Amino acid sequence: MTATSYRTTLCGDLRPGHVGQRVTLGGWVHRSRDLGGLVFLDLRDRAGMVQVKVDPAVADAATVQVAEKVGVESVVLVEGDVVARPADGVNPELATGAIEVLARSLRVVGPAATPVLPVARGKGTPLPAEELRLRHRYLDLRRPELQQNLLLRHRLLQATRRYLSDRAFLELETPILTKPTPEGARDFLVPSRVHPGEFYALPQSPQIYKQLFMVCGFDRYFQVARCFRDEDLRADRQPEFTQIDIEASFVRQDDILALAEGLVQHLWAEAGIAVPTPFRRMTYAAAMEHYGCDRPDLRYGLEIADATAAFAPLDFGVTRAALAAGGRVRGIVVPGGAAWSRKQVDELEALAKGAGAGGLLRLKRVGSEYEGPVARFLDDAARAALALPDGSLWLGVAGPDRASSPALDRVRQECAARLGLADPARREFLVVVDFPMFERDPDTGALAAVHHPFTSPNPDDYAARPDDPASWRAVAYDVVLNGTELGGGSIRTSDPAVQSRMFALLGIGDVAEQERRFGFLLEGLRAGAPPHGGIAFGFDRIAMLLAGAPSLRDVIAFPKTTAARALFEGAPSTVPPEDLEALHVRVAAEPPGR
RNA sequence: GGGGGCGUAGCUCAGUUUGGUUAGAGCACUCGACUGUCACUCGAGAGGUCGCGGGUUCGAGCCCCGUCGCUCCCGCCA
Repeated sequence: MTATSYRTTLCGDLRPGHVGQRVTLGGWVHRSRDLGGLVFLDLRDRAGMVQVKVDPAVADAATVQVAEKVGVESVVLVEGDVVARPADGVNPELATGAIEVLARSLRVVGPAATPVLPVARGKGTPLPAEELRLRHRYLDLRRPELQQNLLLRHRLLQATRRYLSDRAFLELETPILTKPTPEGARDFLVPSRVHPGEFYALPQSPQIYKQLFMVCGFDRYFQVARCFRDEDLRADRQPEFTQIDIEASFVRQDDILALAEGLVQHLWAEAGIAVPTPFRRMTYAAAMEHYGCDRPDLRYGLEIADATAAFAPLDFGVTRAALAAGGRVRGIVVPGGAAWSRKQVDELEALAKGAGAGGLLRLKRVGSEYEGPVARFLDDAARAALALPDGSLWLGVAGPDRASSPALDRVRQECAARLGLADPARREFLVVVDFPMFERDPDTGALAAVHHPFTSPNPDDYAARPDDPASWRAVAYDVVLNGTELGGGSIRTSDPAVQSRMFALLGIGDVAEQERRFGFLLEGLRAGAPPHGGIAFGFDRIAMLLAGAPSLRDVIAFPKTTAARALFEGAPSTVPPEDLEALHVRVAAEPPGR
């Protein structure tokens, strides 16, 4: 299937079964070993590598001369015979290691300049600096590791399409040039030439379009959607990224979650990993209570427990003040933590403070002794209530949950890292449900959507407490693996009146303003909308996890740096003044001279 | 926007602590030798804007100030 008029076989596909065949190969010279008569070339293509042997007894003089001179990374065509290697010449590290190709002729069709980065690296040799790898991406992507990553990415994409298409989902496309959205991340803007002063935005997600597909009656939609957000980058965040975007009609939460679990199972299976379903479910409230975050890593315990009852009666200023202010005392028990030094625990306190806690309460139990600043305040009842095992360390935060949860989350994660509790081979999938509908801006008190403005509030909450939106749960859910969010979604508001109220709660009370910004959605909902909902998965992140790659950049062919530059192509770049003029754009700040 | 780390040969790094002769090593590269290597081996050679700019000093890879790039993190990312 990969045979062409140039070649018969891929290098990496050759096996002992090919012995005796005359083959023609095309590939890149990975390495060469000139023994001064015999020349060995490792020839590489996307399937792998095979050893080519050039023997003056078989090949003509010209071929021998070419073999001696050809530089690494040059593209050559080899015609020769597949032969078994001598018993003591087998290379067990190579899939093709039992055979080699005895060359009859060798031709360089794409001579390579000396590569500025090595493609063939010795074992244990460090990678070149990432800046150079990105600048010379055409070389870096020749590395078998990155080729494997992108090959896996391809397979995951195909598996996604197969899975969803088999379940009657239609792959429908949505515009890349679209309308700026007022909420969420910063938009990438594209000036309009035809309409002076007006701009398109690149989509942060195809959210409204996919809901309109439901309004149209397409019933089940998916897309491998490119999304764009103009925010600062991280190792696991690129300005342009790929989502598996899904929406379906006449569904409830459980319909979407069952589909999502099946898709995850299917994708992990494509990577050779069996994943049992359904996934564990946990409410947002329970996740925050026991783990302090909405995407807990369940590979280890160290669960947060309420210790308010133990501290309430004590004459201890720190906890007394916190409780009087309506807060609680919560903490985790770290087995073996009593052995940690003052400095080690101080480092944990710094993390807790960084996450918003006033401080970190600490209590060690060694034998029957209790140590630490808290110890002398404890009475027998408090000791009994804490039930601290011998040799362990209790770390607590007194205060409101909004401070203690993130602080204990941070401390819990650091303790787990120190103790090596997170088994990298384990996979703890989790579905978090019942997210709050809104969160308050701590400064302004304004409501903001936790998921997005199109999410349906929990119907019971909406009916029971119509005037207390801050207490509403949303019909929104996340899929989490080992503390990483894989995807999230919600059931949407399909009632235009409810949607309009949501906008009002989010500060867009003016009906005309609503129509201007979201008219195309509201009109659609008024035209007869089925109940609908969906989910979106971060595809790059999934590919990264399944490839075992440390960075998103290792599963994206041409990624951006953390400064949002494309080093290979050289984007972004300045443009000629006449181009700007045509777009009716004037640049206020000239870029630094380069 | 803020903080940490890094920047010396094509690549990976040492040298910076304590400023002082001609800035080193491995790999890659060039030339030569070698018929079973597979990170071949051996010999010889070439290769430097010490990121960039300024300052201190008799003298700066090394000290100071600024700046650029990469990276990790905080803010940000509905």
